[in-house]
Amino acid sequence: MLNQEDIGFYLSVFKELDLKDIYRLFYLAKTRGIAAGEIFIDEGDVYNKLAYIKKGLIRAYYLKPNGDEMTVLLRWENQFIASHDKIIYQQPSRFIYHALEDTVLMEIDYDKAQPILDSSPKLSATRHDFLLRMLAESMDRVESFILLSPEERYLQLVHEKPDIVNRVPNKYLATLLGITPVSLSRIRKRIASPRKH
Amino acid sequence: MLNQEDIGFYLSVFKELDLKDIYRLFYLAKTRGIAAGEIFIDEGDVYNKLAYIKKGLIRAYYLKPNGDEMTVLLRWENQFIASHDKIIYQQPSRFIYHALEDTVLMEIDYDKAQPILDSSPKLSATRHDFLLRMLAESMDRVESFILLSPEERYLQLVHEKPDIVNRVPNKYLATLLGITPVSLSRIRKRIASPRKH
DNA sequence: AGCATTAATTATCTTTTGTTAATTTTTAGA
DNA sequence: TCTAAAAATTAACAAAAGATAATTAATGCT
Repeated sequence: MLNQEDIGFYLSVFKELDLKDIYRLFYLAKTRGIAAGEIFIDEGDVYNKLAYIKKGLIRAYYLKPNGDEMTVLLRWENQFIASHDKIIYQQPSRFIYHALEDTVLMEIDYDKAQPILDSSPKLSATRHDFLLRMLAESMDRVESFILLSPEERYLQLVHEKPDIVNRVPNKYLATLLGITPVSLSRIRKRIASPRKH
Repeated sequence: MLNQEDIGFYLSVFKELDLKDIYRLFYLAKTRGIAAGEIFIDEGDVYNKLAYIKKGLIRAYYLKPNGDEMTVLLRWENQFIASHDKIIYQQPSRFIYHALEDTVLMEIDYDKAQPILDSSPKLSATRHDFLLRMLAESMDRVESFILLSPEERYLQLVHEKPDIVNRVPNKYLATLLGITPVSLSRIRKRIASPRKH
């Protein structure tokens, strides 16, 4: 279930945790590969797992009745991912999660992870930290919508996650920023142009 | 510190908790009144408390260099409030929190609440639930910026929180929705008009 | 490497929003 | 209740964004 290489890997990522705790948590985890373009969680799925992305990139999007896709979030290596609707509302997913690149993740049943997380103060604290980090990320995003213009939001994304900007097609980034691909293209032109801003 | 009335009140709000736990948590709490218009947390403050709003309404806003105020969040009775920058980033507040109505809150030092929250599984679980709820709220808001137009965002707010819409001046609601007061006024007119769609 | 597909950009036009300022309405205090 | 101050609305114009379609560029596959 868990080999030498994996253990070393998790130790490096979760520095503050005991080997024992890591082992207990990842013992039940299973590795799963998803080819670029394939679906990880489909609309309507009740995905009851917690996944850790070892490699690759996942995009969640909402499919509007008219066929338009609105990117809701992106996750990549060294991040956890789960069905938001399941974790937060105990509901089937309204979103489709698919791999934008060949992706490898470790999956653990949430029902199995829960008691383990509860049993160790360190793991509980880590879970708490993760929740806080997710909250921080989400609130930062709310702030960016309130305080920044679409152009400033794009510049912020380029500044903070240049790697992601390169790996994700602009049409997906656009809806993530709350604008259309056409508008993003104009913003990019505006920025690139040496003229007045 | 804690009278009969208070105990009954907390029991009614935190139904799932033991009286013992409630008592331990609120024993150190102090009641504080804030008159309408007064500041609760000022920019730069390192507010190290957790407050429970018994009555009233608090607005947090960012003061732009040019003097513009951008509403970041609203909190009202039966909700917890704290300095987001402190809780999440251990930093002084970038925002100003002030009372829009005469407000009464119970404050507890975060340093004192922390060990109490850690000591009881039920309280820890409750804290976890609160964090989850905050996360849900924040992510819903992100979604609303991505999936909805300003007009739809306003309609959603009216639908989900008609009470709050009535209690908060439109100029504050506007920036909360990521638009200007003038634009909100036009949206309201559009909605009110008996014309097309 | 060539070709079919998809993404990105550009163009055109419409709608919406931002900005500033004037005007009307509402609110709150004396 | 009256009045000064604040909020909301309206107006006028500029800037930006949405929608649709055409064109160009990039990509992916055999």
